[in-house]
Amino acid sequence: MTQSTENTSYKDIKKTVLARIRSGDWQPDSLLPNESELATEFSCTRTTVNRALRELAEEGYLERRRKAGTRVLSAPQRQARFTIPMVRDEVEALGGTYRYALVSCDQKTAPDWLAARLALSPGRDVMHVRCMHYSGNTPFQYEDRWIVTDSVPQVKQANFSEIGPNEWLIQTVPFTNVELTFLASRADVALADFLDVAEGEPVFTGERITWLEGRPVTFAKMYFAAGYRMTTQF
Amino acid sequence: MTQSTENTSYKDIKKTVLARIRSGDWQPDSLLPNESELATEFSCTRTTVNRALRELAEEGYLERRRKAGTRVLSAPQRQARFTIPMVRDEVEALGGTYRYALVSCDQKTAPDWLAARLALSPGRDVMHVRCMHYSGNTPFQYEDRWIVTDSVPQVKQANFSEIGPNEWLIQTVPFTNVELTFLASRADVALADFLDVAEGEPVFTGERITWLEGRPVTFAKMYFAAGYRMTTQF
DNA sequence: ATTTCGTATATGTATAAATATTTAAAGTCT
DNA sequence: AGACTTTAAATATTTATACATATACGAAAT
Repeated sequence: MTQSTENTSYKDIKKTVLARIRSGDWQPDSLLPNESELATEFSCTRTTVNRALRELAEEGYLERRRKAGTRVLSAPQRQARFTIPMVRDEVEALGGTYRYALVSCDQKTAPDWLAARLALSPGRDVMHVRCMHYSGNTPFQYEDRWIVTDSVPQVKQANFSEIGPNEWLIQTVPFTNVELTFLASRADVALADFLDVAEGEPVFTGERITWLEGRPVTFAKMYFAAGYRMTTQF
Repeated sequence: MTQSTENTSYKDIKKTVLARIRSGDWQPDSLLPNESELATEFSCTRTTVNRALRELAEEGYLERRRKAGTRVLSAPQRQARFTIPMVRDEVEALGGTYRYALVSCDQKTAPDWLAARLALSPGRDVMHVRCMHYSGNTPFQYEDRWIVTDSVPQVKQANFSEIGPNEWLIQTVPFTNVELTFLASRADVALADFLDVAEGEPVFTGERITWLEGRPVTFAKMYFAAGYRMTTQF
């Protein structure tokens, strides 16, 4: 029964505005009263209204243009936000015990397809790391990663037998730019063995390319075990 | 040579802070100077610093706690934001010509698995709509959707022969809450025919549950044609 | 040694009052 | 009519100030 206190916080205003939109009180495509009018209505300052509306616009409900005003979006371009956790965290969040195993780790010249993919000049050295992530003894993810040695020279001294390349990279070069892709691929013989599924089974797959200051750092393919689902609410 | 003008806008501060983080000037896990100190350094008000830091925290670079201060996240929990477009827009963005075809549309009692999934009381009526989305004449997506008639009574008058159920729903009940899941599934015979792939092929699949004010509105499975990739940058 | 409690501190939010910036729309000139 | 200019209306941002709120930390009590 906490209704006595004022409800003029920017959060309250967000709620009220959203409720009016959902109820159809403010129809899609229609113009909202301007900030000053709303400030008067809610008896707060324009600053507070501004923050509420700014965030609702950010969340994809409203469109705001100077002089034109604020209108309700007809086809709300809602954006799904997926938090991309590290494998260890994901496994532990699901109640499993994380285990890591290195499969192979070699230094070599970047194959042509990789050089093309990352826009590398030809003949550059890369570290090729393949590894497995388990939840208990159940395969969780097979990772196939290439790291550009010129971009991360320290990788030559790195030891991936205990710590995964992703965790190592996050420690070494945090704050990179990322392109992330998800797709469905099919398990070839080798992958099927690693993930303990039948050959040809569908595998939820992620591809991640990472840059630091415009320089390509790493390309990774992550193959998830059967039954993996990536979920979000918004 | 635009260096004379002040650079104390919240955007400039964001850039500066991010640069210091990336350069290692402010190490992961380390504490930033507090807002007042930064305000002094940048010769602006605390409000401006607050906005810069608040947004950087929002973007996953910083962690802020009252009294504890602001620190650089060691494993930046960056969030990928995927814009979930309507099929029509997606096809057109890829340069294709969108075409829609209704496969079937029946009213029936919600099957048990659906009632369970949506936490429906038993015996509720639903509309079952199946349809195809094409890019030109190439299959793009097969959609299998269930709409709860009690939640959207207008659906009984809806005609899905020209307009897809998703577009109709967005017009009719925008601003819903959504749970979105992606997974890899395998094409059964029927699906393989619709998508023009071999039986058993991996199919990138989306599942979407939608609520309006806590009431379940619709459950949809969306099966994407071979080669589909969902990409984002951040 | 452990728990409880108080308090100082850093962030969180709001107000009031400006200035800045964009841009829709009206006006002006060919 | 078409192109350019001005104007005014809305949002965008900043300043200065105040108060609110969570909480780390140390002091007091058990």
